[in-house]
Amino acid sequence: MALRAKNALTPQSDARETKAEASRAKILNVAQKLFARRGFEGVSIRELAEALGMTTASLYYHFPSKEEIFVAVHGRSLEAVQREVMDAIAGLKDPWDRLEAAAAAHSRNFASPERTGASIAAEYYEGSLAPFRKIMVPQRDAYERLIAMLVADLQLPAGVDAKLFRLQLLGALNWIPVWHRAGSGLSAEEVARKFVRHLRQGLDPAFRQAHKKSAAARKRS
Amino acid sequence: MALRAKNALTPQSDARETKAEASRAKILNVAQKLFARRGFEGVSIRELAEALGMTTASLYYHFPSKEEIFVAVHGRSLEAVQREVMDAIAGLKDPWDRLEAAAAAHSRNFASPERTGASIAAEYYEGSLAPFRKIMVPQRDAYERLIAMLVADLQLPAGVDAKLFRLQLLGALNWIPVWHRAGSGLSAEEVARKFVRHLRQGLDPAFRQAHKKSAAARKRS
DNA sequence: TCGATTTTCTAACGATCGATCGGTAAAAGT
DNA sequence: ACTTTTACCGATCGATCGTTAGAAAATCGA
Repeated sequence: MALRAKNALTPQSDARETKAEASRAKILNVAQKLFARRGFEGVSIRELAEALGMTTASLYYHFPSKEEIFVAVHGRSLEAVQREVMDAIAGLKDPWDRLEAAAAAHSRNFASPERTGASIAAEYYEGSLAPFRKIMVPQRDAYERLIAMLVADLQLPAGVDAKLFRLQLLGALNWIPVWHRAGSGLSAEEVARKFVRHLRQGLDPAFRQAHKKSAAARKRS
Repeated sequence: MALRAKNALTPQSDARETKAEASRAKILNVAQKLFARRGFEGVSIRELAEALGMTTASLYYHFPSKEEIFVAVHGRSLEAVQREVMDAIAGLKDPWDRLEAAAAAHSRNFASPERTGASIAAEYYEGSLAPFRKIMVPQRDAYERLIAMLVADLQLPAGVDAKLFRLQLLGALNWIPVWHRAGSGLSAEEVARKFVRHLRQGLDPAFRQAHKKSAAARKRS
């Protein structure tokens, strides 16, 4: 019945329960790709099962419902992008450079058809997913706090609301998969960097000065 | 059978065919609201028919398919926003003021749950709507050209791609309905204006100067 | 008021939806 | 060697999907 109900200190230690977890991961990988392309309601579980080379009944061995698959994809995607953003900003000191690197990592995760894409927006839809918003919103909040922290470090000029600034940037980034096609012109990451720079030129008082006197003296802690 | 197959110079001149057109308009109004909230695949024609107080068969008297209803909503919405944008910029001379007014009109049309909302994005989905993209894309192109014209008038600094700038702004605007809720804080139009101003402060060289010496001397042709 | 046309209805079609049933072969546990 | 658990499958459930045929009702010119 339940997939994980055994005692924590079971004798057979290590390589156990790998089969089910491998299947689960494979399901999530394929589901992520399909949901990103056609949305939650645009993908049937038969379609997903066929893409996986299994039957729908097998899917329901690993997940109790279609919605739970989506929630798992949603959570895994947000954990991945959070990890990649933290890696991307690790070595950088300047807050605008950190935001730019974060934006690039964000787009690398969400703007590709291989990745989550539009599914991150689907949580706002009404319908059968609505009861799961109380699971998905906290999943997203942790990532949102990370971005909000990066924005807070910018020391935006008075009169510019940090929340509005964040929503403007993330909106522009999240819309990239709608129009961007791989191979034509700039990559999604490059686009994301340009978006940050467009805003930076306006909202960072120091940037304009530094950029006007070429670009030499930039090396502080 | 066909709704409009009669000769152009029919005797009974004026107030004819009003009934069918009124039903058509009513269908499109309600469909627009539902599609905006739940997307194309999230709305069933039974749901739409019930919201209209009619049966599904009556729907099929006025439209040949669900997809055609969506295409009609799509086209009508884009015509409406194009008209409102043109009205909004009519009296304005400064190109950044014109863009700001256009952004406000854009958001008024797309950011409300009463209006089109997310449906404008659904055209990019695969699925049963895909064959209709060759109808919807030209519908959208006319509006896109209007915005592109407004952006071209900005005389953006070298190194800033006009197309990328447009996509950044429209992305941020189109994402507003995802997070914005009526009644809480700023209206969607006010948010749109702030977004333009965030970008303006960076990309319009004259703006910073004019804003630094308070805001008095702004009245040219 | 009659006959024709326009509009809406009842009833149902086949297809597909998410989900569940009982069963089974192989592996793990004892 | 025997039992239990794991991981999957074939078959099918009731519900709902978009759509349609044909009859009833509403509307209208005459």
